[in-house]
Amino acid sequence: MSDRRSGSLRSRQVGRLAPVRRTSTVDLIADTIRTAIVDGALPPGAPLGEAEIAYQLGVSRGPLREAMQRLCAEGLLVIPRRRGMAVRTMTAEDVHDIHWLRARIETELGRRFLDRPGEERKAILKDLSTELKRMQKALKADDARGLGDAYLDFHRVLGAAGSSTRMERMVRTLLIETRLCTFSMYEHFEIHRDLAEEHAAVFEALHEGRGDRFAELMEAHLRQEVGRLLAEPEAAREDVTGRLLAETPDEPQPLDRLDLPEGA
Amino acid sequence: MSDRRSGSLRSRQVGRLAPVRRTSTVDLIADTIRTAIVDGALPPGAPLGEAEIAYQLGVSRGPLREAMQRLCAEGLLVIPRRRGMAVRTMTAEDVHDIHWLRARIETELGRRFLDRPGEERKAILKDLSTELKRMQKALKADDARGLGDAYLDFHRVLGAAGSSTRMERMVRTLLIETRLCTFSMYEHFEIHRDLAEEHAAVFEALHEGRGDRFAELMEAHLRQEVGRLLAEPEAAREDVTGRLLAETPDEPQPLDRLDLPEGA
DNA sequence: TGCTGTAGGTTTGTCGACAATCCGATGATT
DNA sequence: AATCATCGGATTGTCGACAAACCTACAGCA
Repeated sequence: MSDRRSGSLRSRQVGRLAPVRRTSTVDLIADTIRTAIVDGALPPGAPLGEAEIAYQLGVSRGPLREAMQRLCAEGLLVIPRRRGMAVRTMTAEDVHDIHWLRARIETELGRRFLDRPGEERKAILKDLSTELKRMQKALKADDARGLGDAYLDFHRVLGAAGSSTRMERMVRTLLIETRLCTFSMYEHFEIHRDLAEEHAAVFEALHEGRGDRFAELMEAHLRQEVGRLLAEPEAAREDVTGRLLAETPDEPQPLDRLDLPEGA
Repeated sequence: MSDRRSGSLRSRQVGRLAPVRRTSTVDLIADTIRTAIVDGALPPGAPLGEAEIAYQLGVSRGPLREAMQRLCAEGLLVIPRRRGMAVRTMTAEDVHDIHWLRARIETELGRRFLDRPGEERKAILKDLSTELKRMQKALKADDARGLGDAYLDFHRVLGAAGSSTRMERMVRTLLIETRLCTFSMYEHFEIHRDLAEEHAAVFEALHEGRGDRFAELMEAHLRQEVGRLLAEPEAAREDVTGRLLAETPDEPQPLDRLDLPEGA
């Protein structure tokens, strides 16, 4: 009915080819900015002049603005009217909200993970243990950045383990927001030695197939995380976002201003 | 430190005024399209010519495209490269995913609701009962549309009851996606007489403060919902989205090039 | 001294136009 | 008869430009 491929064409199909992956400019820009945020190249509150960024990325303002709208919908940017865009600055309240939500979601992911066939579980466990090793290695090397990145990837793998498109999307976004929390609260990366142990325990629970224990540990881990984030006296950094958003009281819109990414 | 408002100015501040809420054009457009989707004016698969829509809304293509990117990030639109935009068509898989996710989230909302002070609970219960009455009224009048709208609003109120910004946003988006499921599966609205009873029961559980019973009933309700949506033989409607996405053979990679980027 | 009003410079929001690409159909070829 | 090639129409992606709005600073006035 709505299948355009003629029968003869399909019958000749021999091997299965993956479609060519062409990505739109908007996608490219959004990915670049997203990466820059995760890397800390665009810290929270950084003002983002459109002209400047567009020039650096080698695109015009049109596609750039489109990409920004997408990041705004993801909650990573704030865009007050006629006041420029900025990377969102997370508040203590955001830290609580994000981690509470992550707890709800990630414990559920564990349950879903355990419902999957053994074959798949095995592959996922392998990926998780890879990240775990990265964490431990980074810890030994006092590599705060590497530790943080492995942390993100560990949870990202977990996010994919639930085999729910939407949930994975959510987890990915929440993780970037988590990183923004770190940047918003600390001036620099910090090493937390407990991190690796907590994840090792979580991993172990999954490995043993103990769903409730996993949920418990994950919940505890995220609670710890909140404590670590908020323990530090709030960084005395210029909170541009706060000023920009003064216009919208409680629950504003995303979008705002970034600073310098790398050239095209 | 970073407060621009001078001390004297603040000291004179008497009453706290809510900031004027001016909304940007992009917001306006996005809201309009979102509403049109909920109302069924833009059914799933409907091709959205930029020029046409921009003309109808009285704006140029620039702001329109920006708004579309935001809706795309919310998962309501599909934007394949150079092939036009279209309202997303939900599949049976989506129905399962959405409702499973809703179950996880909304049962949690019940728990959060019960943790709130009695005063607030009361106000929320009142709002819920209002929607409940709307449902019953619509049912008696055989008003399928009214029934569906009250349904959405009931759950929307619930979404706000968890006092979590992010969760509320998620619920709102998931509800629109739910509506898209209805439109994708049925040709028209259908009346489901059980709906009011199920919600009455859910409401009652909340009213009595029985969190676990609420969770049970909500879970059951959403399961029923899936059954109702998938019971109907899939509507033989022109699936434009499918055609647009034909570029990706059968099931190569999980929606990537069609940009269902992460978000909300 | 402190607040109000005006001017300048800069950035955003919006629009119109151009070129590249894609869809569909028609006609050529084996 | 089926496949390939070409063409025309239509639409998208991108860009540059203009006007309005905003921020900063400075001067005027109680």
